[in-house]
Amino acid sequence: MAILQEVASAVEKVSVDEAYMDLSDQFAHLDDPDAALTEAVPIARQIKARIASERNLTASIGIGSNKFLAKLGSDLQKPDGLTLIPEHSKVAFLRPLALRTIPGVGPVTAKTLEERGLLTIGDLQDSGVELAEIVGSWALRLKALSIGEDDRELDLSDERKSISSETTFLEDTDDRGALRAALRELAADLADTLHKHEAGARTVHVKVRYSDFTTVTRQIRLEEPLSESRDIYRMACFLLARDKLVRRPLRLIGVGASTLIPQHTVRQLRLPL
DNA sequence: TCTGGGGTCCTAGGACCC
DNA sequence: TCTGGGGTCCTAGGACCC
Repeated sequence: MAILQEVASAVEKVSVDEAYMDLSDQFAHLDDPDAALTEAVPIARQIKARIASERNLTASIGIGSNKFLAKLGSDLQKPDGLTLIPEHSKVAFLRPLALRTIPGVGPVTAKTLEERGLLTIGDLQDSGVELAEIVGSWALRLKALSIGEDDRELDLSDERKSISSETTFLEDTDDRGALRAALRELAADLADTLHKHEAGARTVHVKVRYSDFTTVTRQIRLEEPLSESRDIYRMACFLLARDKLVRRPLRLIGVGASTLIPQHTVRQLRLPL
């Protein structure tokens, strides 16, 4: 990420190992979009070389006129790839690709689309099918993606919306002592992250998973934000007890926090008693 | 393909308000 | 007291991503 920051001012960090860079202002003088994309190739090579020499890692880069095409390109030749998707031929380029290659189309959506006879991005381009019935509010955007259009801006904000911590047991358990101990640890972990982000949580949630993999969550919205480990632990216990979630052995237990409120207060210290 | 851990976004229903 | 229309907030679950 540090290397990327040196190359472009606009870097959107998507995850620990993925980011978007907007280089368009460096090529604003070119009126042919494909000329601009081509100019970006040496920069991409340079980034890959620096990551290789300074970090000893490979990286895959996609170059395109928008986030969707760039992401697609980066996925195409995975380890150590560099793929440019030309602007003038993007529609034809996309045609043969499977729908699953579109970020956001997962197993479920792919299956529903397949049942309507849609297998490739080309099928989507040609289709007159009422997409809204399948993908709801995403229909218009999906149709646009199929012809390589995507007007999303880079999201430069780095605000966390939720924080959570969970653990899977070696063996399913309903032992109250063991569960309490696990929960206390998770709550401490959560409080730690909360303090790092200087945030308090107005929503606390618990998550449990049973032997058959069914997963249940319960959450509660508070008037005042919480940030201390003990308070989070207590709320989690309350939720578990209120809805009697531990009547069967658990395979997983977790706690989480959302509706994060900035809190620049100093952590409350405990008196050594 | 299933499983782990950490996230985001969307949907749908219910409570509540004017 | 019941019914209309519009809106917000909260909750639970699901799809998806890395």
